[in-house]
Amino acid sequence: MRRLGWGSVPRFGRSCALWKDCNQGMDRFVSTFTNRIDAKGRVSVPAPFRAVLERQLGDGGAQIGGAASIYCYPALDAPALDAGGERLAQTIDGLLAGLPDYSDERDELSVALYGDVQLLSVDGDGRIVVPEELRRHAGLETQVTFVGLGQKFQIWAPERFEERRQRAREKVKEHRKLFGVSGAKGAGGGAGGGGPDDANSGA
Amino acid sequence: MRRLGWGSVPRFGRSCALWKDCNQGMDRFVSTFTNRIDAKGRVSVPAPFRAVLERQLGDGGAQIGGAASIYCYPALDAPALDAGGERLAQTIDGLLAGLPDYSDERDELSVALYGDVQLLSVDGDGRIVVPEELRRHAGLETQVTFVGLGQKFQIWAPERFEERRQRAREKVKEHRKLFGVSGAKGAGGGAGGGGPDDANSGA
DNA sequence: GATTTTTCCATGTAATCCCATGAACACCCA
DNA sequence: TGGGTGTTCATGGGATTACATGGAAAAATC
Repeated sequence: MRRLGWGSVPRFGRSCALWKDCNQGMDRFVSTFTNRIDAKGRVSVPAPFRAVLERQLGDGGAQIGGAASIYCYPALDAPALDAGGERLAQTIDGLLAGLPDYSDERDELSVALYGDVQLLSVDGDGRIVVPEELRRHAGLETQVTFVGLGQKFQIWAPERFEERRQRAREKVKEHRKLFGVSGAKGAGGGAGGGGPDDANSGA
Repeated sequence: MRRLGWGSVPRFGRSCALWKDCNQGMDRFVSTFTNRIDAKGRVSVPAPFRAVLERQLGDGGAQIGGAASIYCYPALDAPALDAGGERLAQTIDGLLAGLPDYSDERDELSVALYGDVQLLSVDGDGRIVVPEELRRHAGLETQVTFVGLGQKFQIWAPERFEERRQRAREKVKEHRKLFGVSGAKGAGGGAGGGGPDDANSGA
């Protein structure tokens, strides 16, 4: 098997006795990281994200020989990129599977769902190269912000993300008033889920 | 076995013992590439697509002696070509298999589905030659765009594809509302489930 | 024998690998 | 508690390879 970065899941200590348990919890993209984009267009994928990607490869049952890749495409309604691992791709498969083979409709959706997707391979040092077209869509220059959203994550230009984050926070406040603090909707609530919400979903 | 391009599946490593399993995950045509068509009518098939094609050869169980070939036929409702590997052929077989042998319906459908199919062989450098008739149907001149659609891919004249892409994106936006945040469709995704866009859906 | 088709070789650019560096952090032991 | 000591990991740069593309040699077709 090819190494991805510096070995698997280094940071969260395999020393953890309850690995199996926490493992499950960590199978999502969480928190935000900002990294530099170098002259060649390379960016380090945050180590925790890489860990999740690796895990996804494994969890179909088979850990594969290939390196992890990232499925990445322009977000439909934001100057950002959506990205994820095998899981995300399988989700797309799932959406299309609902439509009959050879239907016109399916072809059309496929174009947008698969045609816009780029498969970015993560190199031995844990970096990807964001292609020009995607970079333009998100307005990426010298820095990029990785935003964990659970099943997937987004890639933003830091400034734009900051803006967005502000707006989102306000939205959340409004909603609080409407829903009341109980916020029954927020199933994920407590431990794991919380974070990402304030950043985006509210919008 | 004949080489296809620069050695077989170099990048995704075939060393994997559990090849069959992981195979499933990465076995899709994804993203779009535009290549030049030269004076003799040759075009390079994008390397990632070639990798998928090769993989398909292996996974029917029967590894064929020959090089990878591409099944290619005019798209029914667009100025483009549909193309794919073994998998695509099997899918067509599957459709026909639903109909009783020797039925008129089956004969007719066979003609419609197989009649216009051309088997394009990929040369040692990873190129194909698109026959005149197909080139005309798609209006191919000096450049061609390969569009991954998961199971198969399409070949377009770049300008025409750009149009289609716009349309497709809008379609997706509409549909997204249908797929909804619930993403109940039960796609691959476990826990969080959500469609590709659950997170920023509101935006 | 002439024209078309296929194989082989050559090339430049862009992507990928590999190694080095240095900062931040966790751990150990006094 | 505080100063080593070892890791983790983001980042930079040079060397190598992958790969699209153009053209010539070799087959094949007529």
